Amino acid sequence: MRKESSTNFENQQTLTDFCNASKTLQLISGRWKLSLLFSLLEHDRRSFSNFKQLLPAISDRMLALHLKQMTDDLLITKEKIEDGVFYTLTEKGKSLKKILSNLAEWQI
Amino acid sequence: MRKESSTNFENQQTLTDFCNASKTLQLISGRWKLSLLFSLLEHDRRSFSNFKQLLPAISDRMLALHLKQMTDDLLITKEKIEDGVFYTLTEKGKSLKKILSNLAEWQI
DNA sequence: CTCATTACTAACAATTTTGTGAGTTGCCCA
DNA sequence: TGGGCAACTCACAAAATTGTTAGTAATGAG
Repeated sequence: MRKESSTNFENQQTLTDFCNASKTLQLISGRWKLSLLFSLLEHDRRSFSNFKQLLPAISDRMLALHLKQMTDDLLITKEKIEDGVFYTLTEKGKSLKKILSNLAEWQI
Repeated sequence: MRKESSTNFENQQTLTDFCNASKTLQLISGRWKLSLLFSLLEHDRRSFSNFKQLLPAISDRMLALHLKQMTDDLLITKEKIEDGVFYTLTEKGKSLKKILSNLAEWQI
């Protein structure tokens, strides 16, 4: 999906190497990620279809993509339990809580 | 640049309306914005060429684009002073400081 | 006056992100 | 054993962001 030789890619690379904030920002950048994270902060455990109910406009593709990225980034884990597949925040994911609430509370 | 009728656009719209954090995130999303903001937090006043020195890899176009967006978003102001054009943080811009440091300090 | 520099803008191309529609696999229930 | 649902995946298309190259207007130095 990403081309590993392009000015675009290299610039992003350089920035995240140089600036920790950019690295952090990357983790939560993506159309639906904030909503997914907030929903997990509230509900602790969510299935694919739970998310779809919460965000009727999201496509299966985007949902799966974001979940995969966040899993790869170790923000969430996927577990198969007797009654289905569930996503949960990892400790790393939970530690974003402060940032997320700051974003939510910020005004003017 | 943005098409005002597309699922893509509408989804973004809905999310920022629904979720304040998304609105906030929008303000700081953009390849070089964090670096520009951090630089203004440190130096208070910067010119176009100051930014270019700081970020040799940025193109004139992207620099101008980000500066314009941040100006439109009222995060910065542009002032023509005797020795050139300078950009400064507004109060609104400064109030992002906490969020920015949280992003920068976040680890693991 | 001429040249260089600063602060841009415009046209266009490349890259990346997001969305669509149609499958696929595994499982449960009747 | 056939249908339905959950949780995906795939190929492709649309849209958005980012980068490249070549300008332009205003200012100041020589």
